[in-house]
Amino acid sequence: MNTEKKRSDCPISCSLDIWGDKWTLLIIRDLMSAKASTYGDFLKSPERISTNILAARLKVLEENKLIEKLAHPDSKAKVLYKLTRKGIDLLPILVEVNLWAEKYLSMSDDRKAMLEDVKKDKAGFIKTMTENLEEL
Amino acid sequence: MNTEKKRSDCPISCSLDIWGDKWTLLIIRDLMSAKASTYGDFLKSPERISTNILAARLKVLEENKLIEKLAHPDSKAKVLYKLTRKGIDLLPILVEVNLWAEKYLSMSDDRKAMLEDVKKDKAGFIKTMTENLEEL
DNA sequence: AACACTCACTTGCATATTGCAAGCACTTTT
DNA sequence: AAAAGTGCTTGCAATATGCAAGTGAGTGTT
Repeated sequence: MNTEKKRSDCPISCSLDIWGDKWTLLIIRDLMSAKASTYGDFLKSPERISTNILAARLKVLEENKLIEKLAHPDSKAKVLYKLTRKGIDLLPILVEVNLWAEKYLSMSDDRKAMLEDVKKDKAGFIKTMTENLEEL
Repeated sequence: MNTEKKRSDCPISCSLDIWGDKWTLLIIRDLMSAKASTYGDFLKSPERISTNILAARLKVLEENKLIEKLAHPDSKAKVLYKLTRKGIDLLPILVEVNLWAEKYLSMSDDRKAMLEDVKKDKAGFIKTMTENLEEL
């Protein structure tokens, strides 16, 4: 994806220039459910991103400061990727995507049940989840 | 974009399989601000989508019932594209994208001012706008 | 210290998608 | 009847993607 030149001044367009491809939001999703992931963790996701694409997307995400690299506590060979606040703040978007999908796409019952809880207090869910993701 | 096979059962992934490319949400955006557009209207947007991509995206959007074609009242040569309820319901996502962009990307002051109003009553804005888009 | 093994990438290459320009059928205007 | 507008389609070059294999640093085992 070309993230160098922006296509217009529209906020939607500029946002899509950063994370508007088939893969990036899935990486963000993984980081939101895992809090922090290694390169290998991303590769385990069911969508099977390929290694070169993953490396390219992580680079763009880091350049745009949506994620940051951390030293892994267990090993110098491993790298931990973590969302910055800027990345965490994509959560409201992902929540709305889930709610749209719940309304129009098929979804497992347990996933639906989880979303029912989210809907009861959307703002509260986002706040709690954000705080949880922000602590190191 | 390949919309035939879905990559996983994840709601995010399935949603992205439909509208998760660089162009589709811009088409949706145009339809939200214009209520209905012709093929030529889309081409006038500042991002300069090319004609073959536009035709391909409109086809996928129609196949997935996010938009519908209507006869133009003025001319048989023209076609009117309009959002279905399924397409209109992407509005909460676009609102959140705008709010994220407001927080992290540069934006004109008048656009910011408009978003301040949206933030004061997000649910109300979405409801009003949805009703407005739904009437023929 | 040598060995295999893990981990995070990078590289090469075939295939798929995009983007530009031109073309085309149909309708409307002059 | 000719010219222009409208909604596409087609051809082709440039770019991006996806797969497999490779690399090089770090780790754990002997």
